[in-house]
Amino acid sequence: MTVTPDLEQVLKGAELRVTRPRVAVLSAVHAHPHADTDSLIRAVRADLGDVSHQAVYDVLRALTSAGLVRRIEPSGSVARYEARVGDNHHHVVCRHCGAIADVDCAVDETPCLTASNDNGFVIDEAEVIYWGTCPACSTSDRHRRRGNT
Amino acid sequence: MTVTPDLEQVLKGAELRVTRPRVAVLSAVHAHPHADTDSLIRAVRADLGDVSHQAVYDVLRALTSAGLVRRIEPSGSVARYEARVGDNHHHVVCRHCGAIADVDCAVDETPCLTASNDNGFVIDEAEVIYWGTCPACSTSDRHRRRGNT
DNA sequence: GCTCTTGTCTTGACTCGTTCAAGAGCAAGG
DNA sequence: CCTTGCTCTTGAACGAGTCAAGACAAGAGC
Repeated sequence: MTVTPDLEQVLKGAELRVTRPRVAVLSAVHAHPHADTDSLIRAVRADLGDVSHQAVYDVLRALTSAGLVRRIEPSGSVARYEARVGDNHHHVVCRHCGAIADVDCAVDETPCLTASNDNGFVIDEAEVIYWGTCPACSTSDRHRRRGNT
Repeated sequence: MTVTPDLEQVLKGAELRVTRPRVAVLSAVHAHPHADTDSLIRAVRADLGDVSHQAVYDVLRALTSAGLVRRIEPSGSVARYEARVGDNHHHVVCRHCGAIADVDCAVDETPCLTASNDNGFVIDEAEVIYWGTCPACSTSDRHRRRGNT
């Protein structure tokens, strides 16, 4: 795979060192939205050859804290990462196969994003996860189940 | 702790056998909202004496699938359980100390089920987690406590 | 280009929440 | 009371993620 200078600029813009593992991880996250860590490790290794899982974990943490990627953890699933950051979008997760899709912020007025009683908390983010059934699992409902019911 | 016949009725109503561990776990979940599994195990053992952690895990799963308790898993936290079921309420989680509080849905029914673009998914539940800072951590924040702990 | 500094990657072991498996125990119905 | 089958105990195993120490390389300065 050819080097993507664009991603290097992104890393530099975040004041992060430009290394091959970092570019590869960032590229993998862009190429595979909502991929879990293991998938990303395999994608990175397909790109670079041999990379330790620890490096991927470390890079993902660095990218997450730098705000370049976002970490999502639906219940019953492992951590997943996506490169879409900055916009306030949410996710819909299939209960049967675990598929994840993006959902733009539901309503303009966002009724649920305004807590009726915040208990004194200072709220800075509202995370919404829609649970349901994806089109594939809806048609063939007795398909293979990956997650817990 | 005195026996709570009410909980026995709840278990019977769910077609579950009434055993001491089950009553104790259900009671512990009622007494300690948003408690993690380990806290519940300790609470149950304080009540009954010696109970295997496996029994608690098994009971919690049975109660969850029966709809008597609800399992919540904020990112970066272990599984927690609450007895408030049936109403569509959400949670606010403190980024610093992990404290959880209930938040009633802004609207009575379930408006959060309305996604602007459902990608063909059949959505049956919307889970909302508000992230912020609890009152206690807000106060200590002024002492220079910063960063994502 | 060369060296230095500092942050990054490799290797390997380890933690901890959770689950699996086999057998003993007990609740509920007859 | 006895049977039946679910439930609890015991003990081990699993796996995502983390910790620690040292080798290594990116970027800065010369």
